[in-house]
Amino acid sequence: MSYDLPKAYDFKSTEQRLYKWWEESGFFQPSNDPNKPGFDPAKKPFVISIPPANVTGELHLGHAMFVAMEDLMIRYHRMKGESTLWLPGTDHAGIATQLQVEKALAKEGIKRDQLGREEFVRRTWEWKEKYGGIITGQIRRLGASCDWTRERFTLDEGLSRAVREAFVRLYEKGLIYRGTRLINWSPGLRTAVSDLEVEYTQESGFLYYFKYMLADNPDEFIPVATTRPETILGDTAVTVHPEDERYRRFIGRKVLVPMLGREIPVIADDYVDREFGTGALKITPAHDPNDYQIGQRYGLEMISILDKEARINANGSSYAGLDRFEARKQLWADMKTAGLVIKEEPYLMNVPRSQRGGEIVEPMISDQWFVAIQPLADAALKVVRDGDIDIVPDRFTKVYYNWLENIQDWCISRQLWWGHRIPVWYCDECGKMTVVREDPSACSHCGSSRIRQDEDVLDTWFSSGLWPFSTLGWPEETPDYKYFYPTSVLETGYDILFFWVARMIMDGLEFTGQIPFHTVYLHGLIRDEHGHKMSKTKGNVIDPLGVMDEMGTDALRFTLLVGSTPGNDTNLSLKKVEANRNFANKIWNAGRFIIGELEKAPAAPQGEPEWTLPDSWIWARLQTLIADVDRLFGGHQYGEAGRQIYEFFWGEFADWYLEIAKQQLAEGGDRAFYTAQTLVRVLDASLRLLHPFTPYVTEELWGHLKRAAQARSDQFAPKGGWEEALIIARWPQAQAAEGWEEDKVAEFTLIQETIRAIRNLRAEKKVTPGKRIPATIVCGDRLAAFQAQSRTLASLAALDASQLVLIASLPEKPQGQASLVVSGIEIYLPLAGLVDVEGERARLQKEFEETQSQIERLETLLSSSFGQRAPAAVVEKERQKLAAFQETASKLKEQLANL
RNA sequence: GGGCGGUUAGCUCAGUUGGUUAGAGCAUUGCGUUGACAUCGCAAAGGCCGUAGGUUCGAGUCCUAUACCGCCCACCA
Repeated sequence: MSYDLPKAYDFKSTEQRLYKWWEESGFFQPSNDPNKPGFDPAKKPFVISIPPANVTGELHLGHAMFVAMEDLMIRYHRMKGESTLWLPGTDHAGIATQLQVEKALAKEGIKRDQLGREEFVRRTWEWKEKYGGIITGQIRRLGASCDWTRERFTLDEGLSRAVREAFVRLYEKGLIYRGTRLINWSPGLRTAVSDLEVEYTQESGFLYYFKYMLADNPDEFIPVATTRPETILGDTAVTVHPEDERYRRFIGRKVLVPMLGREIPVIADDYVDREFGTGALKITPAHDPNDYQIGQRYGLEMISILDKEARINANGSSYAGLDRFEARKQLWADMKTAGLVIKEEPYLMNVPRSQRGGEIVEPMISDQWFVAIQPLADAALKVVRDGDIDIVPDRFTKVYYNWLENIQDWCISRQLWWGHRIPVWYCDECGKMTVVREDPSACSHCGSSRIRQDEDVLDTWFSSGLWPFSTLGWPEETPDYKYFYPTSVLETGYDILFFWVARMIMDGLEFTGQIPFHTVYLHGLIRDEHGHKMSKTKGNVIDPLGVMDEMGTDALRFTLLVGSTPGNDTNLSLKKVEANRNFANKIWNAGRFIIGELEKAPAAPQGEPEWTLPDSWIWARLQTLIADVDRLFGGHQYGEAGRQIYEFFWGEFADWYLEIAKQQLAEGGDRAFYTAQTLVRVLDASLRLLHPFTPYVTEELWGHLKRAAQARSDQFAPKGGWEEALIIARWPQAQAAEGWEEDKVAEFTLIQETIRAIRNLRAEKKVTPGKRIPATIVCGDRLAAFQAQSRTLASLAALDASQLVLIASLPEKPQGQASLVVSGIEIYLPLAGLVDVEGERARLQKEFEETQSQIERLETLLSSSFGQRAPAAVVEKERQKLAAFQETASKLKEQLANL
């Protein structure tokens, strides 16, 4: 059987086929499954819970990033032989999904209120069934080796039970309470949102100055400034600084609310900044967080002036019914007429906007459910402080502390329809609340059946916080929960450290008594190639699906993985993806060549193998690489590991060893066999190392390699034989050093330098490429190594092998030839037409001067205190360099004299 | 206001226990194609490692200050 592999790697015909095969073969499922016979509880598993994607979402680069990163970790641990579980799933994403469905309904001219709650929820489920599979299909395309048999959805029956359990437990502990508080209200969505869901944007507005007339004297007023004049309608005090001479006389008196004529007190508080505005502050406790605090302190009345859609309510008297911005205009105009306006000036202010809808959020007094977060936060702080959870990169630890140390109670109720309904029932009979795990039929206090459930649903993140254990069966002690929990690594973008990660840690500790994972790995955000945030309006969005269509999944994955460092944003450009598509193709073609040679290689010889210098070199380099990759993976430096593998594969294996192997194969016999064997072994190991980065091309090629090798003989099999698939193949292990490695690498490096120097000179002298030229190489005590490699030398430097002279010393230097010195090795090349003696002299002179300056630098260095103070080994290294430069310099001098 | 990150080749970025000639990809320049690969090869050019101090025998790497860019948290009406 002979392989006729296509000339270029064809990812289109590969990816889907391999994914299907992997999945159907059960490779994505843990090798040690607690639900299957032969389960060994002593084996430690490696587990990642996927960050659940929005069920109606579309794949973007953020998904591509976390899938690539997590799949890398999962595949690595799987290949290391660990029982590995990557649990996938989706999030119902309350607000986002409801918005999408409402938008779709709006196209049909339907409003959600017309449908009613039940029908709306039914339609949303329909929507979920229809579109919910899209995102998971797209995640599959990225090669995600998730165990789809364990896929979960946050509104699943099981997860809903976990949510109930969590809510009731917190309630019973007194950590969930219902309260009337100032919260952020999103008028368009008609729901409360948490502090985290509000974003502040700097926008230009006005600072409005006006008069607060004294109630007891129509000629006196306090000047006040505000950015939101409409809130005047809800003012219940004016505050001045107690030591402000300007306003001292007003303290304790009453002022009149403009247009409404309500009398409100003037109070003193040192919260007021005398420098800002007029130094007098109006207080609207019902519509401003700071005013709320002051209001609480002084027991001020709270007057809400807005309804749920941010229209002025009855408290706004004649302004009732007006939209908040309309009211602002109207009221200001009326105040102007009434002579209460002083001035308005342009002002740059921070406007709170809803993260989802983008509309301006209003602080409002409202009845909501809260989690008393302090006890949970304290526990979550402790585990990170104690080092039980490691945050990578480390600097986010501080961010995490800072947030938890200043955390406010979490508003968990949302006035939406799509989500987990709050498990609280109110009794119309006795007025008490029933909070239970199972839907009750009667009030738990008076037994009345006249009960109704709370209308609100829970914040989406309430269920997300339970994700690492709710997905494993909690609150049941299922086999999965017992074996896979706590999970290992939580990998996600740093932008949801607070939203999600912190809450999982709090919830994990609270509900399971354990940390939910021991490591948090945070990746950065993906930006465009100039570091700008991708957005539809800017038109700089890169669609990962398009990129995969064009260049293949491996290219995209490798780019994301290698182009990033933990916690830092990554600028992605298609140029980079293209370069990595080329890399995939490079892998393919190197493999294609090796497979072809493997088929032609002679039979395995008897006796001890004989390795050439290049064989030894590439093998030693491979061992170093394997050790380095393991070290880097251990330190979560996946990008650097990928770069090193890339560099090894392309820069050393393909560029050098493969070229040399062609020579060695041409020699035939044992040499050809051992060369083929080396090629196969290094390729096999490289494919294993690369597999977590570029799973498709490596699996495909490895399959071909395996079949071709099996068709030949077992001599080409890796130690331990060929596994069923690369995805479950053993991770390479570095061989212990045997002592020869350093010398062989140094020897080979010298040959490489010699070849480069000759190539360089040829290019400079414009020798016809490929034209064989004679050469004399004087290599002194290193003669043996050069003799052994003469064919390699001749071939790679395009020398005429029959006229190549290798000699330990030369009594008389050749005349009129181009000459080189490399680490003390002299090279003479009788280049035809080399008449330009002056040019040659100039070149050698320049070379000599450069060498001389290196000598001077090193001499100065060694005679400085470096010579005495630096470690002996470091000094010795520099001494050797100096000796080499001196040798080179003296030989260059001879050559100059010879010209 | 508090905190964090970045500043290295024309562009985009690596460079993790400080070791003395700073790397890659892309772009540029020159040469090259019947035999793994033009999604390629060979070579060239390109860098006071933001600035100023300090520690050290030695600093892109550690410390301090500073400038510019970006981000997060807080949210002075």
